[in-house]
Amino acid sequence: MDNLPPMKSPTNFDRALEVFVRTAPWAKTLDEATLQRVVAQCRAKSYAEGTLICQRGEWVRFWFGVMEGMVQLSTDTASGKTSILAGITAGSWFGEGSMLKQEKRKFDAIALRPSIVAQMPQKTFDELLANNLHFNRFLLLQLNERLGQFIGALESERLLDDTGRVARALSQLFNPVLYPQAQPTLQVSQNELALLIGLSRQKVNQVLQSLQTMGIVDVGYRQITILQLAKLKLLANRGVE
DNA sequence: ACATTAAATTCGA
DNA sequence: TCGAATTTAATGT
Repeated sequence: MDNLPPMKSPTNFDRALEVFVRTAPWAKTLDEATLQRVVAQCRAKSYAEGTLICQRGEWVRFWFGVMEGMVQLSTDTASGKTSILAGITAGSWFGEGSMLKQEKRKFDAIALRPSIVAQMPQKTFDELLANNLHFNRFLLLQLNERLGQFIGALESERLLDDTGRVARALSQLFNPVLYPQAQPTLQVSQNELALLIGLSRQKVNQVLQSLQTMGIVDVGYRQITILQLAKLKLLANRGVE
């Protein structure tokens, strides 16, 4: 315990939350009064690496936005293996499925990195849903993109070789709708990527090496930089579409 | 599975 | 508080 990273003063923390909410992609057409109310009702929490943000089976009353860091949505099998279903990077929101259906969470959400996560209460979420057209459009678009990604993952498992599967997983993290703030450098270990894709770490390493030789990515310690996203997407789509 | 290398932590001044 | 020594974690084959 705890030498927490130098705690930001509450004011800075709140300030960051306010900026994050105001610049969120779903907030574009909210009037000032509504914005202020939404900001007041949201909270930001920080999580140490590896800690649980919410657990499968839990009733969750919040919609989550990743302000900093990275979150994995995953399930653990009885035999103790984890499968990462999605990696959520800074700038994107998750958990709308459980909000809309009023159901228990289907997955664990775990901080993959030290993270700061914004929480919007169910009540606020419902109000926006009832009153704001742009908010509805945003959710519809986001759900559609996620559906596309999961179908894509299924396709790639059946139709693509290992290179294609790695390429797909990487380029998915650059989906402009789901990851509006994506940076070219991802802070992800090869092991984490392997869990996300469902390949062995060794295989992922081999593929990354070859992608690096092709000049498509740059591989570093615990990080991957995408140099040619267009080529990556080309590899990700071979055999599909 | 094993060897190498990067990063994090401990320890002694 | 600095840096060398040790341990732990990630990468490469």
